[in-house]
Amino acid sequence: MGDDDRAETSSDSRTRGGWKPAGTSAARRARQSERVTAKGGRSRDELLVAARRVFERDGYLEARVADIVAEAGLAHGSFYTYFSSKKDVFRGVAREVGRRFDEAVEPDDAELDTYEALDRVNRRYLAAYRDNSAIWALIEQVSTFDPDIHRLRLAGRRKHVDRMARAIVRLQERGLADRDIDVRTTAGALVSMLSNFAYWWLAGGDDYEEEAAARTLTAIWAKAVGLRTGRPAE
Amino acid sequence: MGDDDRAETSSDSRTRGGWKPAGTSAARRARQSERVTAKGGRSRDELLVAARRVFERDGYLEARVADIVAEAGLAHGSFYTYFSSKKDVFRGVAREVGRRFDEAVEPDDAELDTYEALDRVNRRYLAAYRDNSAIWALIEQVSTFDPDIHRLRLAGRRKHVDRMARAIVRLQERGLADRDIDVRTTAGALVSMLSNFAYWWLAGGDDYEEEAAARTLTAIWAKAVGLRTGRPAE
Amino acid sequence: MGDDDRAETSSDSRTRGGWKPAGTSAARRARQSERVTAKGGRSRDELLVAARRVFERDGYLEARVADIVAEAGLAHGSFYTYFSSKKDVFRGVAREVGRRFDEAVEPDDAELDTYEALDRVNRRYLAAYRDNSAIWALIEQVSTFDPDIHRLRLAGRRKHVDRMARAIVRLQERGLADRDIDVRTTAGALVSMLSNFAYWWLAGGDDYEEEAAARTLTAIWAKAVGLRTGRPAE
Amino acid sequence: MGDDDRAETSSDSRTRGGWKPAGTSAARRARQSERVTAKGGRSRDELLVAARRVFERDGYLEARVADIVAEAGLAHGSFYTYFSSKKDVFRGVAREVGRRFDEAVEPDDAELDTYEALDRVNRRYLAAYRDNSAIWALIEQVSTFDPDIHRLRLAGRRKHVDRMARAIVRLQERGLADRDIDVRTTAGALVSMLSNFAYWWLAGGDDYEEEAAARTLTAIWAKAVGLRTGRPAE
DNA sequence: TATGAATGAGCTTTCATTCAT
DNA sequence: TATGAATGAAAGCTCATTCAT
Repeated sequence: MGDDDRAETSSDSRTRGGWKPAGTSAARRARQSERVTAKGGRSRDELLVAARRVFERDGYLEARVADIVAEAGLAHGSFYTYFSSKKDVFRGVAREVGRRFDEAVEPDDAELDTYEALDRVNRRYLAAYRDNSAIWALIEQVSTFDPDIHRLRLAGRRKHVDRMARAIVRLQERGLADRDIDVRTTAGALVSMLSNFAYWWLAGGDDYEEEAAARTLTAIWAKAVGLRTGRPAE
Repeated sequence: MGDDDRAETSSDSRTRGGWKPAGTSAARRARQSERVTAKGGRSRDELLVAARRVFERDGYLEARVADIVAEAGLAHGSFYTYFSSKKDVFRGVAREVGRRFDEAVEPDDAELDTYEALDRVNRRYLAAYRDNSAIWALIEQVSTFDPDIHRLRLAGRRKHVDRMARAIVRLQERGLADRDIDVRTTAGALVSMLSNFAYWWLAGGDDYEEEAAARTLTAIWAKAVGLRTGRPAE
Repeated sequence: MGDDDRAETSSDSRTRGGWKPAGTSAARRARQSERVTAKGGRSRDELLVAARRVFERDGYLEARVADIVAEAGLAHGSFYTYFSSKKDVFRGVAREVGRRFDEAVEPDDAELDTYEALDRVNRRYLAAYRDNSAIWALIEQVSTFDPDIHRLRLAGRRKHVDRMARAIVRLQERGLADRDIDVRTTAGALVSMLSNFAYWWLAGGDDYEEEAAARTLTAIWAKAVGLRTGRPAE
Repeated sequence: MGDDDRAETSSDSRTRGGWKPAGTSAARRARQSERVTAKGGRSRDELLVAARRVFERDGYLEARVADIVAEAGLAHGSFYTYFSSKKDVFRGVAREVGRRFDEAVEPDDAELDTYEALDRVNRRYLAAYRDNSAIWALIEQVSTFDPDIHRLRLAGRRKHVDRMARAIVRLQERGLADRDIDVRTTAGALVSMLSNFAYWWLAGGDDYEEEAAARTLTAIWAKAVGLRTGRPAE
């Protein structure tokens, strides 16, 4: 899915290297490397791990390909055997983090029908954010100036919003939530609340008490949709 | 008032443009002649306006000092008479935008005691965001990799959160809001919801219907704090 | 061995050429791959030779890195693969010149026990200065405003002075020189005489007759320490 | 004597200012200012004092015209009412220092006929150097890359050497010094010894004991010319 | 005379990317 | 595949000097 470099050349037309973009040599090799040998696979993984470490340590803009290969114990040139650019490797890291994030949060959307289930999902989201806060904040950063990552981020958000919206609709259908709310807008607002609160709390410098944070977010969520069941009698 | 660039210029001993630098010209200016003539003030303002235009057009990273001065119709060097760096002028722009934003939103916090007042403030926030969406999104971008702007942004958020928290407490004291909520956390969550929703809607690519957006945000706000007055009987 | 640029690069956070610097490439190279290939070594040498040529032609202040790489037939960026700055390459040149200079002068200090030996050493010093007068004068120049080169120069002088002092002590011990002179001060004064006379004569614009110069310097040297042996009966 | 800017344009043809060297406006004003008004004279003197202070503090290359005028409490532009360039003001400072130096050393060359007189002159030289060591070292620095100052410095040295040579000749004529020495070369060597020793001792980082320094220099001087009178019986 | 805003040429350095080995 | 030397475009910033007021 959009793994090629089209977007890259479109949004970054400055040439940095010493040679005219001599067409496709890197791309050719990248394609070639799709039949992954054992050794090659290992190097690729090592670069991915190293890249994540360097990105987390230095940020995307400050990260240097030179540092990534040093961290991976490879030669500078070898980087381009596996990735076509710094951005490409960042996409690789981001996709992997996104996948794990989804796995951690997604599982039981189906059971969003009780207050406890809702609370569980929210806490899982916060835990997953905390575990990846550095790289996650970075993805938000890069998405602000890199169209490709922005698309990735937007897709992630939409998936999240849609999931929420579907859950709300399901609750409505079963008479467990208000029928007069605008579902999509509400879902969007709540996802914004959750993700942005998580950012400020876990990466941005805000300080909240753990239990209060989770409880408050779930409470607002429940009130927002008028959740009528499984709510702890308070 | 923290307006200088000390951290930035502190111990740079490298050579630029053939001269050994001996502190920035802006710093020197700040140190010595504080008297600004009409002409100087005008040039500064022109640079500020030009900078904003260029930033909005090209983004922070792509913006070039050369473009800013060209836009302002000044010589390259003149830029450094008024600002010590691209970052410095961005701070200037950000501060001004922040000030106007505050003015647009702040006025009648006092009257946050009715649903209508709350709705009015929210709509004003959205309107102000829309009016400045480009530069505002940029501030969020730059705050992710520039500590200074991050501080500015964090301070802005804290002011906003505190204002919200105070409003909630006032409502609680008058028996118009739930007493069992965690005020600070709730305020933080609601500010996150509002600001991040605004970002995705007005700058990030999400699409919402204007009226539904405002109505939904206010509704969630009201439900979250358990607002008991002035609420339109639905 | 003090070969790095730590003081120079320590905390520079400014932007150059569109990138945020993250340490110098030379420093990075030093940090990671120490293995130098034949090709790399050759380029380094070529740069050193080119640098010397350009320095001699244009002087230190007027010399441009651009000219050095042009002279070496390399790309501008390649310079920074081997040297961290103009100053760094100058240090490289200076060290090499210093080494050759020492080699040319040093050999037979041991035999400073006859007038002829002394004369030979002095003449060798003058010859070595003449062979390197341009770069040597440059080293004296740069040492006046560059602390690093000053240290290098001071170390060179001290070595020279110490050698002279040891030679005088040896003569004293064998009863061939006055015992009532202040050895270190005398050595310092004589080294000053020799080096500064060489400078004015061979680089500074003074004009002396070759034979008279050497003879006079040796004569003063001998009289100053009260040399009592091997002296041609005059 | 060479007070114009010929040498300057010949040796530094790069244009730094914003306008093409529009000919002669500064020169015109400089000429005009030769009829010195009270106010003008004061400003000029203040600039001269300020310049010396700044040069001593920062060195010639690091000194900024901006700092000089700040130190003098004048506007940046006013500098060019009195001096045509940074170099020009340095020349002004150097000439003054040179004059005072000469005054301090010169007076009783005539009486160089006893060991004591010689010793007195040497000590006076060292004292004068010490009193002006910073600016004096600076003159030696600038003379290495500025032809004008180099000429000034060479002239000063020649004067000194000539004085010494004349003194030696006088001693020879009175039978008080060896007749078989090369007078000019000897004078040159001794002046080199004195000036360069003074530099290393008083400005270059060498460390000598005061009394030993003076005594040793005079002793070498006396031995070098074979001074036969007034010498303390040792 | 005094002022201080404006000028702009010019040099340094970075590092993503390529390619010869 | 692996290596690492080479590339070079690009942009930031300085400050001596000029001139309009």
